[in-house]
Amino acid sequence: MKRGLSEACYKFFSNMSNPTRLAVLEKLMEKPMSVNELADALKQEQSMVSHNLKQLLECNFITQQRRGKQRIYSANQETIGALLKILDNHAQKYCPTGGKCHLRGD
Amino acid sequence: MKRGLSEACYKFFSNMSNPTRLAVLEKLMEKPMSVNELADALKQEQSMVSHNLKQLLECNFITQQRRGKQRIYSANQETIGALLKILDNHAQKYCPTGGKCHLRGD
DNA sequence: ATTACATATGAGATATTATTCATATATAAA
DNA sequence: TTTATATATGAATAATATCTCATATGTAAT
Repeated sequence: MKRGLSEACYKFFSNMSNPTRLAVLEKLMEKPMSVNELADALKQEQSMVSHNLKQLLECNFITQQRRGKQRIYSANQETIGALLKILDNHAQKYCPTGGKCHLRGD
Repeated sequence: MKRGLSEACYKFFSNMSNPTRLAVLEKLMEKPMSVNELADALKQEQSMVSHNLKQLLECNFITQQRRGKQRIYSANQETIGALLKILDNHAQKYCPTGGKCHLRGD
């Protein structure tokens, strides 16, 4: 089902709704990293990390810059930071521990 | 791949990353509605709307209240409103028309 | 120009998620 | 207490997204 604003939002949120990409973003919020650094840190295959970086890049959740042979990726602090803030606020207010909501890592 | 904060965020974002649920939220941001009103408005099957309402409810993106035989659903204006604001800001700044990003409904 | 290293990418296999259909439950009215 | 209406739910199917593997590309050093 695709239409209107919903369709417009869909790419945004679906890009965020993947554990690998979220883990990548989490790392990149700390500091910029290369593909292999990310792959090592997350214990994931380089190709998988690359695939997911590409998607994050398409929505400009991250940016890229070259350093020698490497590509250094950085998080879009503005957007990602704001999202995490909302998520945190929502979880605190609306997702008490023990409920059906698994937001808080239970 | 599931872990830490990433896992905590995952349910939040994956719940939002579905065209039907986004369409439902869009409608509910305008005004509270019953299941059949939503189904009519979105031209979707009642059972499908119900399934998706259930998921939105699990993350408290919406609330429920009974009115006779009906169940009236309302959006969590605080969280959903904040998310849409960020999305809008992000799209304006980082997703110029014509790029690879399809956020703005192109 | 050959080699090594870092990253990207395509395509198939797999996993996840959504949708549909049939049916159950719950409320209220007759 | 039967019937009608509103909604929920389980299970099978369909659609979509992810991951893996093989390999390509791009950069720099020798």
